[in-house]
Amino acid sequence: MVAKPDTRSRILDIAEAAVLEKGFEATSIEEIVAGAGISRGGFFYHFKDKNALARAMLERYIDAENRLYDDLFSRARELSDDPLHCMLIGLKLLAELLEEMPTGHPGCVIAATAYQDRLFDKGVRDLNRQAILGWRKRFRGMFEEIARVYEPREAVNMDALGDMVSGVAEGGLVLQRALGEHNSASQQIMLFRTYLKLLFAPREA
Amino acid sequence: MVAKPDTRSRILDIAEAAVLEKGFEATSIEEIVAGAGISRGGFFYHFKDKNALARAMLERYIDAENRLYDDLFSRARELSDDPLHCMLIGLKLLAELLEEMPTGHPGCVIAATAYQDRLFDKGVRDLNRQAILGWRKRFRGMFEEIARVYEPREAVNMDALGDMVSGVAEGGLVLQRALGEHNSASQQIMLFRTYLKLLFAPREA
DNA sequence: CTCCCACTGTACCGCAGGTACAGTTGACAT
DNA sequence: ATGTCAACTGTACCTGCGGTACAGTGGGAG
Repeated sequence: MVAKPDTRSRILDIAEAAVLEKGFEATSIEEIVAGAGISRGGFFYHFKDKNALARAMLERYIDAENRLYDDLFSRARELSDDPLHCMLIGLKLLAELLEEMPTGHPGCVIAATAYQDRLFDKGVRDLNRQAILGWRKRFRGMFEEIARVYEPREAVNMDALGDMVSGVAEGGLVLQRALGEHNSASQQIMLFRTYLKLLFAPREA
Repeated sequence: MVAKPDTRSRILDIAEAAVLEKGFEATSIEEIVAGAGISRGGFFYHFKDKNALARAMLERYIDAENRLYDDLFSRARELSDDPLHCMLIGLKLLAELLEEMPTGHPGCVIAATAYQDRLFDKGVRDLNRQAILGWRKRFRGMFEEIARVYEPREAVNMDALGDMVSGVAEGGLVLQRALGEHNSASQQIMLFRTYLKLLFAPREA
């Protein structure tokens, strides 16, 4: 109330917190406008409908996630020049980050929207798709770099391996949410990390 | 219409198909009763509210999934006595099964409900939790049996490894749904399979 | 013949999303 | 000082959905 940043992002803040806590449909426009201290008319001035809100939320979320990965792996790069070690450090940092969050990670918006996708329009679904394809490309690139130094012990599809980072994280968050535990996602990431250690282990020790 | 089985399970059939296609909230009672050829009153005669429907659907789904695992791994047992090979065969069968489905696997109800859980009552959430804990126990048992024969190359938390089967499957289904691809889940299962091969590989070849 | 299960049908309520639009307020430009 | 525009407020209204309440009905089992 004191320092009010522009209303649009205030709406997005409130909406994101509510949606991650209880789902998109369970979050009413009424409570968003109450939280943001505006009128219903004000909400529809910024977003023509709930779909537009979803799209804006997804965009913001994906940007934040991409910045997070950029930050994580650039910090890892500073600690090691070896692409495998860099990956292993980055995943460790990611796991720690997931565990540090006291209430657990809020859960990935991607999965939340994927399972309600008929509710959303094509724009929202495309955003979702592009985000996952972006992460595939990012991680596939890193794995290919690793594979040039350490020949993989088993043949793997690099696209699928790239997807596995997102997949394991998403799956871990589903477990975490359903079980009510706080560290499932970080544990799953750490298991994936041992997978990579085994997959790219040097032939002769 | 011709041969009408008992109405209750007909409602569940229609509801399950609709929910997996577009999500729980997007599925109206109206369309369920239209599909089942009954009146709204008839629906509420069988289920006091949508939560009761969700609970019944989850129970049915979890039972079916458990029977599927029982079947898959008992077939695998017939093909090999070795616990590791048995697991690898079972996962292969699972991956094939996921891929065979022409429209792709409908997606797991667990994830769908996990991300809308504020919508559901404690009974539904507990069912969800118990199902995942059941799978954890099942697979942890199998992995412990494997570990007694093949010492794991890296120390792993057996509970987390048990969870990873569910987690990789759930994550794969999220990817599949979001990407609109039909084989992401089976690919992820196959990658997990190579993980197990590497993790439990004999020390000296 | 009766009783009850499995419904049908109707009427009704509250809430949420969404539309429409008229009016207000403050900042900034001329 | 005046006009203009963006960013709202407020009200009224419509639709569809979940849910309640309950009166009535048709058919099979006893």
